[in-house]
Amino acid sequence: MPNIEYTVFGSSIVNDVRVTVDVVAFAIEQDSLEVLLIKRKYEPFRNQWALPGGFLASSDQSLEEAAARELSEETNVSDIYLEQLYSFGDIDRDPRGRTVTIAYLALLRADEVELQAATDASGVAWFPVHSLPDLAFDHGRILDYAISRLRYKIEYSPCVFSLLPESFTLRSLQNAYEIILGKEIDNRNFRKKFLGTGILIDQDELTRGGPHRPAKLYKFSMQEFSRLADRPVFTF
Amino acid sequence: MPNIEYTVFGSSIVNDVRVTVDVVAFAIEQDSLEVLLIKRKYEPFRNQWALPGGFLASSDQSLEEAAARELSEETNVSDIYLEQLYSFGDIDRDPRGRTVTIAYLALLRADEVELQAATDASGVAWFPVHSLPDLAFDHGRILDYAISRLRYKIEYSPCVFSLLPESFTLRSLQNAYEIILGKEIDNRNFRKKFLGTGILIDQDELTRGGPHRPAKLYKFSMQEFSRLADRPVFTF
DNA sequence: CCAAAAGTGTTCCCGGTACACCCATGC
DNA sequence: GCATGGGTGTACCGGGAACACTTTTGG
Repeated sequence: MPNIEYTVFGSSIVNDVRVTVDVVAFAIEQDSLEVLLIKRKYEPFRNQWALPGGFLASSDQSLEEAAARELSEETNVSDIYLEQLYSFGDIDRDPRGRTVTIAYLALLRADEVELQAATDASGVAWFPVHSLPDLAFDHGRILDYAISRLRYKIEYSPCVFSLLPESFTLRSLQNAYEIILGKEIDNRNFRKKFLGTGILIDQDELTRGGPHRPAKLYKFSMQEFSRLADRPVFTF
Repeated sequence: MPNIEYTVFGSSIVNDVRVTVDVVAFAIEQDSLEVLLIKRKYEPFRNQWALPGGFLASSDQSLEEAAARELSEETNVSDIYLEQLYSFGDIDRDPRGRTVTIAYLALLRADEVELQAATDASGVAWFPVHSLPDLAFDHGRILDYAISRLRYKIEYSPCVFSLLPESFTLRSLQNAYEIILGKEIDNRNFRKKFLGTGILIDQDELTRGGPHRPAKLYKFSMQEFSRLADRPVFTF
């Protein structure tokens, strides 16, 4: 691998680092948490599944904009929940040479997404996080990190609502928690707690057409949420 | 600013991105939280204060190793608390050209640190976070981010103990919390809570030489801490 | 009328918070 | 003996956790 010398930065500096942005995009489909993967069209890891991502472009005003761009190359969505996760830069994570990637977490509403493979991918698909193919690069590790972050955030931030449609039932909200946390939740306490916070607004509307008793629809109120305080372990 | 074409990465890619690592190193000195700054020897921002940092080197096995290296160029410390904070990559954050920096948080024990300016710095010093000079680049923003992260972490992780000497009094522990959180804490509740966790081990030893009643010395037990559970807002 | 999911209340317990006084030492 | 910081206990309150039955609809 060649080292390239130049003097842009005042003194002569050896540059052999690339910067990429990768996106871990989650959605909830039926009864599982799914992640968006693309099938690589080019080497390395040709024909393997990987996280959507790519090189930081000079047209990107910010890292977040780059992540949004990468995501919109594979889907029709824009204006979604996007949060920087972590940067990975171990020396051997890309066989082509030193590459630092900034990983982003994206939360999508399954019903609003249409997939479309970008030019550097031969396929795009959702995979349930519990039955995944082998991923390219260190993307398996990045995905694990994203899952633990999501589990963590769902307990103190209102990020679940980015995974649900605008209007949702308490049951579908509880499902989201159960799927992500991987455990059952007492539904009486769950309802009491959420309704008690005041962050759910009753839409005075019921689900229709189901085989059973219709459920009330709610909407999330960011305004009400921002009134709440969080309470960590060592609070004084 | 030139674009440099090369073919290391299979297809021809335009590369004009640099990667740096910056370190926000905190220590507690007397009654304030202090941050380590260096005085820049070269342009841009020559003679301005900045966070210690520099380009990712090809000898760095990982980003964390790079951060540790940058820090050890200014101090005699190694083997310290180091945690990746966030990556900053806005297009205009460095006047020389596109630069992505991965910021790290370091927590040091004031009594173990000796300062020594690195070759790219004409000075190195501790500054209280509440009376700072103007910082180079977007380092002011990075520092703000680090402070909010520290405030946050101190409430649910045992990171304070990285700022204190091995043996410390309950008062000095409480001081650390009060300095970082910027508020007074009821000392009865503080002691009850910390002693109740079982993570503090009584050293059967007292401070000596002070003008007043001697205080017990304690040590932090990581083992005991790992038994505890955290309790976020939306816990079920 | 049956199956399936929606919806609801009470009790117990623990941890958080507020609050005031005695103790040990150096000078 | 006094000034200064070290050290302790109690009562109240609110939120979390456990727990079982009724209601509404479609078929």
